[in-house]
Amino acid sequence: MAKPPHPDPRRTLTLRDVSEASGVSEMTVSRVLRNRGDVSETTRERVLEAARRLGYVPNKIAGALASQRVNLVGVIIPSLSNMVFPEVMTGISDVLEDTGLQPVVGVTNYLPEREETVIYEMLSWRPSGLILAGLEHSEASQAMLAQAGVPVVEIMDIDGTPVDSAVGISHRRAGRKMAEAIMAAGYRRIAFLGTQMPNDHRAKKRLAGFEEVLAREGLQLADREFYSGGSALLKGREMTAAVLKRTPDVDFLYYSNDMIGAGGLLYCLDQGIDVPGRVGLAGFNGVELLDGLPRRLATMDACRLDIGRLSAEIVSGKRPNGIIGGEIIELSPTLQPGDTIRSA
Amino acid sequence: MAKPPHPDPRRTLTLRDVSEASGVSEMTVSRVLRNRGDVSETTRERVLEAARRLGYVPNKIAGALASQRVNLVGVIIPSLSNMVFPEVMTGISDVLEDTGLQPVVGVTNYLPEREETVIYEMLSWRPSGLILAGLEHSEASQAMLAQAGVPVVEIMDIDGTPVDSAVGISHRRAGRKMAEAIMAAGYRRIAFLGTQMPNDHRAKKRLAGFEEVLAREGLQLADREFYSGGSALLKGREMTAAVLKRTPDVDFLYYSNDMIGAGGLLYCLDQGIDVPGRVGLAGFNGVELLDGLPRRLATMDACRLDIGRLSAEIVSGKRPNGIIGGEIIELSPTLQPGDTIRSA
DNA sequence: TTTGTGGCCGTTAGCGGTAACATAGCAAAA
DNA sequence: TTTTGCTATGTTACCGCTAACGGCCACAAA
Repeated sequence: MAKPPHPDPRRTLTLRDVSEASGVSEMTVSRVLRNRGDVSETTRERVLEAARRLGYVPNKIAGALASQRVNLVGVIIPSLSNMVFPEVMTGISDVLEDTGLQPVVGVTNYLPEREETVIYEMLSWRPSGLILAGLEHSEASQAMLAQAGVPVVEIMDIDGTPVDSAVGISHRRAGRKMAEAIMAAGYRRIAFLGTQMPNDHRAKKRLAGFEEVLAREGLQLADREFYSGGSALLKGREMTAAVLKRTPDVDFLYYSNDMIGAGGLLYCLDQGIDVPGRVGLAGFNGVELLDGLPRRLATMDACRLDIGRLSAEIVSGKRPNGIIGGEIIELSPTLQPGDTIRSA
Repeated sequence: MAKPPHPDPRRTLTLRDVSEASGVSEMTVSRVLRNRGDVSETTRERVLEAARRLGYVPNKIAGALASQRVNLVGVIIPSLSNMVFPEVMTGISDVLEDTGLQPVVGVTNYLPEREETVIYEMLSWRPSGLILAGLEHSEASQAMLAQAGVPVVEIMDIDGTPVDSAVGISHRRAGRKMAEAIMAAGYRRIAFLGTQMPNDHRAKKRLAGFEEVLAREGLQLADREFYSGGSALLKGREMTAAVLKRTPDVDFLYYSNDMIGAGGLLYCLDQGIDVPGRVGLAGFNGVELLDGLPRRLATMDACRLDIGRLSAEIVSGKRPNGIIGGEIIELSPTLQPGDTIRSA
């Protein structure tokens, strides 16, 4: 542990230190450091030099308190390991980059109580906006969001009533769309494989939409299988094996996400099962992982990048039209038929 | 947009509001809300009730400024989409959970300048600690870290000199270890496939260690191939195809990460290439994805969970021994031979 | 009665910045 | 010369909360 290379080892620096070192008032230093107000070129130089020399780092806590402005946007998502949220984050960061706003993420692990505390924590930092996944929140959460006094954007899903704004797709409709494609291709004995989903409302909605269409044709799911935890790819294999064993006459496997779908696909190929002849397969999400698989899994793109971008535009007040809040943007997921649905 | 369900729609609430609503001083409210100091049970109840009723959310900005304590830990990583950092984050969160500390992540995209500004931003919030990936930082970054006055833990890598503490593995040694296993299995015409790595120092170190061992045996890499961007799985396929075509006599493919390794594995299996007889394969990281592949790719676990945990223990002052700083913890990655290295 | 003693609660003085306003200095306009 | 109008800088009053300390009261011990 080398000792700090600068003078005054202990106490952390304040504006006053810079002000004394450069012979001007704290206010002038503040102005220089924020590029605000008029400062002569010579004093500006002098102040910057002093700040650099001392290694001064402004205290945003104090700044935020004084100015009543916090350049933070809270982003609350269920999980990071999901592969879906990193892309949303990318969209958000892209847009926020040149607004001076900074995303701060919180993770809920799909737990409503956890979400509640994360929202509380976030709001206690008085961010300039909040982006959070899903439309389903505890009553207390809803109340906090409504009170927040800043833009709140609920993302991913639009089947429901947002507190303020919403950007997403209709998962119900996505489920329907996929079912229609599958039916059109002539499959009839269809199984669903997905996560145990007490709190994955979006997966639930997709399944509901999916079953709706089946019902219209007088059909119902031939089988269903759920999992939780573990390697999704492996689970996909195992579940697929289980379903094919239990219900040998299924001719289609609809997965609630691409990862388990990919596992199922690998399993079928391993087993020499004719895909999409003997069984068809489809997933959901459009993860780029699929590009590397031996065959392209049918899937549906969830518009994650756009969702990120648009939500960031809303919280940062960048929406072209001057809408202030309460905007609801529905994106349309596109079906990517891949090679695992036979052409009708 | 429903109107807020609570009174006083505009102005955001302060301690004063709660204090007036409950007929005690702001200080007492503060004490109740923080569970600090003595307050009678009856006033405690009364205050809590008022706070709940009003929907009061404390202002941590003000609290932090007044108390000079910020319950935030900055975590600075190169990328989220990596599959490796989510697991580190999990380890960190696990430990921080019951310390009152909260992680705040910043992403650098492997750009040193970006890292510099992220560090600056982080420090301007005066966090109680900083965890950041890697030992290589710009000079300005190093200076800021040294000045920070809070615990700084550099993670993932220990081949170098940390500013303060470090937790990680020796990537150089990991590369050596893998090379030794490969040599021991009798492979001799070895190719390396990895990311273009101007700033991935760890991959670079692994490769250096790897080549060191080859050199000891009078060997050198038979071929090498680099990529950047795109679907790692797909790139793995493409690169593998390219290498096998260009250098048909290679008998081993060493990948810089598991994702491209998995792509390579899938490609070889597709092509009916005998693995591990004709060519052996190995990756790095131990991602759980591998569990679902048709064959288990040889890899080396990077101890990500432990790295996360230990770094969090250090910043939170939870290390069992009372070491204050400057601790360096080297973890030992374990080789997982899988099914893609023939047994010697 | 006096003197602790401890529980409960209020007062005061900041924390480190910034908004808003005041002011000094000086050149151009009257 | 005086007035006006800038520009560059300083002053003051907070922002919302908490540390530190002080006061008051009831009750026990001396």
